[in-house]
Amino acid sequence: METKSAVRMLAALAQETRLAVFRQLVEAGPAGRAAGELAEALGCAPATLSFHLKELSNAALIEGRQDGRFVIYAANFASMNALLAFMTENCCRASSADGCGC
Amino acid sequence: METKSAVRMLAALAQETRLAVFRQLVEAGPAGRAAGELAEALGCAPATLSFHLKELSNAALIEGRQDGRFVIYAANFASMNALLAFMTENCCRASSADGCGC
DNA sequence: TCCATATTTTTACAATCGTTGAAATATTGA
DNA sequence: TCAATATTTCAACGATTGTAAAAATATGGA
Repeated sequence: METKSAVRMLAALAQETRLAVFRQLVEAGPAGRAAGELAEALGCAPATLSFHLKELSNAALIEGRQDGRFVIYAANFASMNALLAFMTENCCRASSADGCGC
Repeated sequence: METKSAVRMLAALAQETRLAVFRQLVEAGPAGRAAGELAEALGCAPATLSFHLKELSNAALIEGRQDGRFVIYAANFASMNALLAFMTENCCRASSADGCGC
């Protein structure tokens, strides 16, 4: 993974509301959840949530699909795994030599 | 780890210069590197680097120690591991059931 | 002590971010 | 087609961020 992608993903997750959204979607699994449901669960205005969903989408951390008049969002587990791999690889390299548990 | 700590750490790493600093420090291992050395390596003004080092320090991702007239910074591997654990735990929970590789 | 070196703090400013009301767009059912 | 529902886009705003020059602080050596 490129550094730019990693920064974009980290920035997307580095915000309380968005991290909460992402966790909801992880919990929901591949079935995902509707935008409105998420807005209500998190107690924020639809426009606010839409903004954050777009941020997460741009970072490729989630994906939305239209389902009738709802838009269902689901976590992109492959992307999240790539990010974790990047962080383990690039931010923990000294580990084996120095007792880091990665 | 609390959500707030995780957000603070993610925000600290979600910036190109700071991610580069952290990677340098991971590479340097526990021996660390002097602030000035890092500034030169990354090509940014000392004041700018100091600002970013403080951000990383506040997030507990790095630690500085005075060594003569230098300040040596080193990565805090325990914190990084805690962050990785948090992300695996909270952002990949659906994994086992759904084929995520964590 | 005085000077040179290393780093941080202060200050200022442009750029980006997070939020939300209002308007626009899309979809379904009558 | 029209009304109702779901979501996004637009517009505006205050708040935060990233940057770096200038000043302040800290350390070691002459």
